Formats: sequence, C-alpha cells, structure tokens
Amino acid sequence: MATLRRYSRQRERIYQAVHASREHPSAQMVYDLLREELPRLSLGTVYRNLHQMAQEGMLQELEGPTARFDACLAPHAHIRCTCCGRVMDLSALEEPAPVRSAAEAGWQVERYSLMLEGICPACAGKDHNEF
Amino acid sequence: MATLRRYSRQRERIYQAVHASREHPSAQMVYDLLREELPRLSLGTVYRNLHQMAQEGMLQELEGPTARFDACLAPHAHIRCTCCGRVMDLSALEEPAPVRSAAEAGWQVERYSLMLEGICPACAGKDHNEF
DNA sequence: TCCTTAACAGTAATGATTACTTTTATTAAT
DNA sequence: ATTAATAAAAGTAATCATTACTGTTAAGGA
Repeated sequence: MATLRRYSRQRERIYQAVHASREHPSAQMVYDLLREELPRLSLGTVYRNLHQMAQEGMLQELEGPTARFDACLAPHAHIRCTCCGRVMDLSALEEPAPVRSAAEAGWQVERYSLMLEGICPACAGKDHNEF
Repeated sequence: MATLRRYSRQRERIYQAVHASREHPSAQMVYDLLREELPRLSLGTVYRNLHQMAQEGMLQELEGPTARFDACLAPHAHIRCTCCGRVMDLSALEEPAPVRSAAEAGWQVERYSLMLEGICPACAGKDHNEF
C-alpha cells in the first residue's frame, strides 16, 4: 500500500517560493517564479498546493481581489497599496478585541485578518499615477 | 447642459436594499432582491452603483471571495461563517494598533477591515454539514 | 421641442479559480 | 527488479465573479 507522499518536489518548491519571497505572492506569481526551474509545473498544481498548505496551517492566505500567500504564521496585519498592489506586513502583537467577543458569542473562530488599504510611501511620492 | 442625476431610481433602490438588509448582501443578492420590483434591472447596474457608492463612502465593501456590502459606516469588524457563508457584525470601538503604525510609516491609510472566519453557533449546533 | 449626457439594459469579455481527465511517478509487496 | 495501487501532477475545460463594451432610454436645460 502506498504511503502519503507529503512533500512532492513541486510542493516543496512552491512552499519555498512563498517562504523566500517578501512579496506575499499570488498563485500566478509563484507559478511565474518557478516556471524556469520547473518547466512542466502547472498553474493548477500551484493553486492546489497553496490551498492545501493554507488549510494545513503551513501558510496563511490573505484576503483581496486575488489571493496572496504568506509563510509567516506569526499574527500580523497587512496593508495593500491601492496604487501599485504591493502588500506589506504590519506587526500586530495584540489580538483585536472582536476576536474575543466573537468567541464569547459562540463562534468557533478559525482565523482572522486585519487588512488595510492605502497608498504606500513610494506611490505617494510620485504624486499620482501618470497613466 | 444636463446636471448630475445623483439618485436614479435604480441607484436609490440598490442603496435601500443594502441598507434594509442585515445580510451584508453581495451584488448578486441585491440583484435578486430587486428583480421582482425592477424587472428591467441589470446586474451590471448593481455592480456599478455598489462600487460607486463604496467609493463615495456611502457603503463599505467587505473583503472575501465574493464582495459583500454594508450600509453601516460605523467602524466595526465582521465574521463570516465558513460553513453557511453568513456574515455578521462585531462591534469594534477602538482602532487596531496597526492602523496607526502604518500611518506612522508613511502610508495614507484609506480604509481597513478586520475580517474573522469561523463556524457560527447555528452551524456548530447541527454538528457538521450533512451534504 | 431638441440637445446633451448620465445612467441604463443587455451582452460579451476578462481574470481568477476550480474541476475534470489523463499521465506520471512513488511506494510497497511480490 | 516487476508489478500493483494510488497520490500527485499536467493539461485542459469549465465556472464564477466581475468588468467592459455597445447601443438605448430618459431627464434637464436651452
């Protein structure tokens, strides 16, 4: 009987790509990063593995128009630039109050995300997009 | 010269539908709610108006796989049931710390959302989905 | 009334994501 | 080593939410 193969080559590299990147990459970004090294990699494989790993708690998945992934599991917030799309980390040491109040109201809180939106210093610098 | 018609009949009813609902409706839900009353309403019109109103600050748009809208502008958090999809409010009186720290780092914070996920009391009761 | 134009309906197109079908490749037992 | 069993992959098709596009409608001012 075949045993679970937890770590296929592709899965391993997909995880490493997210872990190595500070960009909070999307599935497409991971795919693009790995195409050269793994020419036979398929986008579906990237999606499948990212979601599996998110479900297993190895990665966290960030909300937004397109999903982004983060290998850093320590609780922290994120901010996305509405101008260039960049996603950055913000430290968040203490748990927001609503997490506790949801639990007290009988919810089984599985995860939470604090996502900010705004204009990053770089984009604010070049005062407004010139396209 | 024609003046801005800020409040067309459709736009008016779309706003009211969101305002009247406690469901944090999606565009599709608003469309379904209004079809009977406005048989010629188009889904594109619903999307367009919801986004316009969100941009004008009349509504807030919630993150997630499909966008949900909320006419309550007071700062508060949301929790979505991973089982039934229901979205509920959570009060959040104080601003989370990362909002200030992003501003201090030079971001122009436009908005933020605290979104929780978990299993709602009702779903937890009927221990696990029977489909 | 006639002109201008915002907003509309209807539909086509896009983009992210998921599902499906076939192939590959790893493991375990023979 | 060969084979059988199966998890994971590739490749592709389908779905779903959303956006864009192309006329059409209709309200307000001249």
